[in-house]
Amino acid sequence: MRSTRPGAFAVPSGPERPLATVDVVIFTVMDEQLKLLLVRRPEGDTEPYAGRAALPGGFVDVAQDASLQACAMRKLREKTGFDAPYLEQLGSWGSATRDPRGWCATHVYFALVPTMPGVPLSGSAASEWVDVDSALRKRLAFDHGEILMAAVERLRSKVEYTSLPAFLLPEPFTLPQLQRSYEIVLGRAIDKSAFRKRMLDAQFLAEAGPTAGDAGRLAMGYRILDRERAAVFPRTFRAVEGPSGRG
Amino acid sequence: MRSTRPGAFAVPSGPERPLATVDVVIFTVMDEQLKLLLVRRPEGDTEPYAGRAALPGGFVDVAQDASLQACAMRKLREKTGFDAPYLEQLGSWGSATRDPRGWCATHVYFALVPTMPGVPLSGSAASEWVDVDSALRKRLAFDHGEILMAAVERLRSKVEYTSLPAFLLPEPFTLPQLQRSYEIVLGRAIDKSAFRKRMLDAQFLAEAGPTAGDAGRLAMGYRILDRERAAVFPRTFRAVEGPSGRG
DNA sequence: CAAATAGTGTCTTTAAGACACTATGCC
DNA sequence: GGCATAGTGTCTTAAAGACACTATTTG
Repeated sequence: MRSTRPGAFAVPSGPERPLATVDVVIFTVMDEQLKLLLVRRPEGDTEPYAGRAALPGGFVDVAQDASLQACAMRKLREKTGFDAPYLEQLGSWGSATRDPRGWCATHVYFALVPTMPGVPLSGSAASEWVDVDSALRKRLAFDHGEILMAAVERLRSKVEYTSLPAFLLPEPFTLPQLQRSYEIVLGRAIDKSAFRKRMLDAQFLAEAGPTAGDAGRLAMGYRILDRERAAVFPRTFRAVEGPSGRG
Repeated sequence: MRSTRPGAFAVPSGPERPLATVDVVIFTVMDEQLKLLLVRRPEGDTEPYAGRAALPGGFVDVAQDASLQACAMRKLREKTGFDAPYLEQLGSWGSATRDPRGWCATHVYFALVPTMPGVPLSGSAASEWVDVDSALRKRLAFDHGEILMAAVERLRSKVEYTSLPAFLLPEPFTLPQLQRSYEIVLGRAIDKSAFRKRMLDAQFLAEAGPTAGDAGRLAMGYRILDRERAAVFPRTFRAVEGPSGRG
């Protein structure tokens, strides 16, 4: 399995190395919906899944990328122009069959970015925001459907006990806006009183002066104290009866 | 960055591909301590970190391993002889500098296995069970120290709200033994009454008849209902005052 | 029967859910 | 002022913590 060059460490020779890619699942909240970024695979005979919708990503470039995280950041910047997202690793998927180009392992990250209304994507026209439910119904390239399911599951489950939805909003945001962000991701309504107690008790927000909401009374604006990590709550939310927050 | 052979997909040529490895953090409870398996790096001029302690692992073998998970299973079987562990992916670490052999990405899994008293390791003599705290103090090969920290952190944090410690015990086990397993991993005592309520309410155990504990009254034995996934509890444990469960 | 451990019951505490109430800004 | 939304207060509920109590096995 290994070929040794004189004076070097023993390593697998070129063709015995799996291909390595990085894919990024980029979530945002837009038009009262949880959305994610999909790209179109390039056309051409030398491209697998040509023209199919896929997660943004590509080969690790050993000359350009210092690390997997740096590679994910590069792809995020290329697609969205964003430079300070919440970024965490989701996991890796690798097998002999998931890519027709050969044994391939992909390192998947998931990112949460705010979107200002009216600010378009900076990257190519081949990428677009798609709401999560229709993305899940699409036939995506490679095993990106399976990866997307895992990403959505991870997001929804972490939202139950962390401050992740705050990273989907432009700052400063109000508590009602933050609650709406939770409800959009979870697809259900949350009690206002319990929600506010929990957010304020968790000490992860800094006041940023009165801010206009969508209508009615002014609300206190907030910023995230530590953008590097999400706050973790001591207990999960539970479903409430009543009107659904989905849609 | 890509080289095209006639009639094939465009892929990075051999030397431009990062190396791919899989490492496994294998935990067990033994002698009232949380332990993990460490191996010694082979000796020789062509081996990086020769003779240093490291996590068990190695290169993905594209001819032999159908997937990353299969590769992790193979390494686990080679080292411990175990074939039905709890196995989950921890994440991947990849950069230009973490391996002197070149740009390298490792896919890390963590496994929980029971150990019967007196049953030795099936693999090479170069592997041994080391208690977690001394392993964390060792200077390990590559970035395995950092990876180990992440694994221990993940284990301790998931133990707060899942049934993971059950996978560290040989079946059938009693509730007092299970509680001890929790206390060993967490390093603190848990109230017996609350513990029993929580375990029994979670519906992940099947009764398996009276079983002898270490002394005193017989206790009910239990088996894990679903060995594929851990149960998730609705709330985390909190520290109790009193004697520490560590050591 | 004593020692040791298994298992139960009861009261308290914590944080969330339900829901009604007050407060403030814009038209 | 009226409407819409922001924010608060109070009572209830779920699940865990404290801790004392009973039960069953072995020596």
